[in-house]
Amino acid sequence: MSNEGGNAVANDARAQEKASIPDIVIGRLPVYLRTLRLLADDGREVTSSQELGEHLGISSAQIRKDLSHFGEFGKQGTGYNIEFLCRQLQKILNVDRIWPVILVGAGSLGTAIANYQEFDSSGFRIVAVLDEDPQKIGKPIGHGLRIEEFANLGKSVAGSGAQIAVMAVPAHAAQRVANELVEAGLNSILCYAPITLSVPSHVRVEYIDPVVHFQHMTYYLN
Amino acid sequence: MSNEGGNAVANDARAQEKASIPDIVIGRLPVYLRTLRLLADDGREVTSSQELGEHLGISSAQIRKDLSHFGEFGKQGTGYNIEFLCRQLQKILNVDRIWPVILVGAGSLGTAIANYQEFDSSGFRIVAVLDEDPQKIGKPIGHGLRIEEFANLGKSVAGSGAQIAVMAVPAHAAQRVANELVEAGLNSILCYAPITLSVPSHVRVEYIDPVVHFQHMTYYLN
DNA sequence: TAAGTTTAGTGAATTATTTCGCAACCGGCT
DNA sequence: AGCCGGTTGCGAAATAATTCACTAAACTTA
Ligand SMILES: NC(=O)c1ccc[n+]([C@@H]2O[C@H](COP(=O)([O-])OP(=O)(O)OC[C@H]3O[C@@H](n4cnc5c(N)ncnc54)[C@H](O)[C@@H]3O)[C@@H](O)[C@H]2O)c1
Ligand SMILES: NC(=O)c1ccc[n+]([C@@H]2O[C@H](COP(=O)([O-])OP(=O)(O)OC[C@H]3O[C@@H](n4cnc5c(N)ncnc54)[C@H](O)[C@@H]3O)[C@@H](O)[C@H]2O)c1
Repeated sequence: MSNEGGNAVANDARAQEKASIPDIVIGRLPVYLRTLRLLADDGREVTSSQELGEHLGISSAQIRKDLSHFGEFGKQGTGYNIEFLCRQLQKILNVDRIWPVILVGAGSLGTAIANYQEFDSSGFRIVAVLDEDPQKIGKPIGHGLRIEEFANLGKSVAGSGAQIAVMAVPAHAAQRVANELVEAGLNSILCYAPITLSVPSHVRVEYIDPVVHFQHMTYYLN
Repeated sequence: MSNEGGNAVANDARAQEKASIPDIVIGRLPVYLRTLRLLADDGREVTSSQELGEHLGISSAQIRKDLSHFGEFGKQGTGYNIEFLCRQLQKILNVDRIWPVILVGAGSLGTAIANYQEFDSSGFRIVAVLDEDPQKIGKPIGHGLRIEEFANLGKSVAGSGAQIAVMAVPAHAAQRVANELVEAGLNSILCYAPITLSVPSHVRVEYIDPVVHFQHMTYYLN
């Protein structure tokens, strides 16, 4: 159908299907969004499922099918308006707002994360950096933050309304820290420690472990 | 699916089916391995698909089915010998050896990566850290390394036999760097830049982008 | 205007992945 | 030895995900 007008009803209806949209589809949307942003930065105004697919190494049909879960965002014969599709994806992913994030662990990796510009420009604002090392408490980190003691967790969560935490603590401390994060009311954890966490089912955990990627790669090598 | 033919000639026959084992299965093996290692560190000697599955939040059937692609590693009524299964998985994943790795980008993240102990203890040895910033060349980084100029890439690859690179460079430089890595003969790239790279089909790229994870999470939040 | 080209959206077909269910087996116990 | 609880490996069934293939629409060109 059309772009800017006329699909509000379709969207609402589809929004209710939220629970039934495959998680694997959701997982691709951020990648689409990232790619669209790059195209927009390049000054491009429209793109097609085919062009996107070539960029990403996936089929155009998959992109169209994925998007079709949420509404009709393109125009036959033309493709997708990039700005419009970005906005729609942001709305779908709930990234049309600022999300406060708590960072735990101010070591080597934690410092890199705290400095990482891209979080802020994607709407993820690190509002507190917590560590348990007394030597580090009070030291400045990131952009205008200071390392706080981990015991401040409750106050930081309450004060910011954060639901999301990033864990950059050693593996041996990770489960304990996760327990406290859950206790403090957080429901989404991005874990850099090479360990699988045990959390209640209302808490979502995602993992980043470069060794897993390496080992996946070496399977195909000799 | 994968198992054509009978299963009489177990291991050798299965090894040849390598190309046909689903990539998604391969992707889980490192996680199994990581978990088994933790159990081993705990002093445990045997485990079962059920226990592993509970740890990882997946079904025991999936674990058994995944492993069955490669051979028979367990014992009915008992389960799996942890040390034995670790060794088998290491062999399958080709991590029963040392893999030299080239790191490109000695910024905030690159420094954290260079310091990261886990790589070495998993058999991934960073043999060179390259950067293009003249100010950084020659500075020590990681354990006994010095930052080298990016132009040294060819020499580093040749000297180490590295096939794997980690990219921790800004997004705007990433495609250019990737081209050079491919040119230099590398065939596996772990990319931290938030961008999808275009590479020849013989090169495997995996991506780590925390923003993608955050955005995946926020879909489920309000 | 009309013909030709491009592309979205989508039901149907295909392919991939996960789960089920059970025979075979192991080890311990009586 | 024979039984029993526990567990694997795996074919078959059930689900899930992707791709195909086609219709309708929108633009382009003459
Ligand atoms: N450095 C990397 O490149 C890298 C890459 C991937 C994953 N990781 C993982 O990320 C985690 C952090 O790595 P790192 O290199 O920054 O380690 P690090 O030792 O430099 O930093 C860990 C920090 O966590 C703090 N900490 C420890 N226990 C804590 C607790 N209970 N509560 C709060 N803070 C606590 C320590 O004081 C320290 O500041 C590790 O699990 C590591 O495996 C690191
Ligand atoms: N810091 C983080 O936590 C984090 C997390 C995830 C992803 N990333 C991504 O990782 C990358 C690096 O992040 P960072 O925070 O370390 O940035 P940074 O700016 O601190 O470091 C980038 C380094 O790359 C070097 N570089 C630039 N162009 C180069 C080239 N052509 N060849 C060789 N070296 C070159 C720079 O000199 C610099 O040392 C970025 O793409 C970033 O988006 C960072």
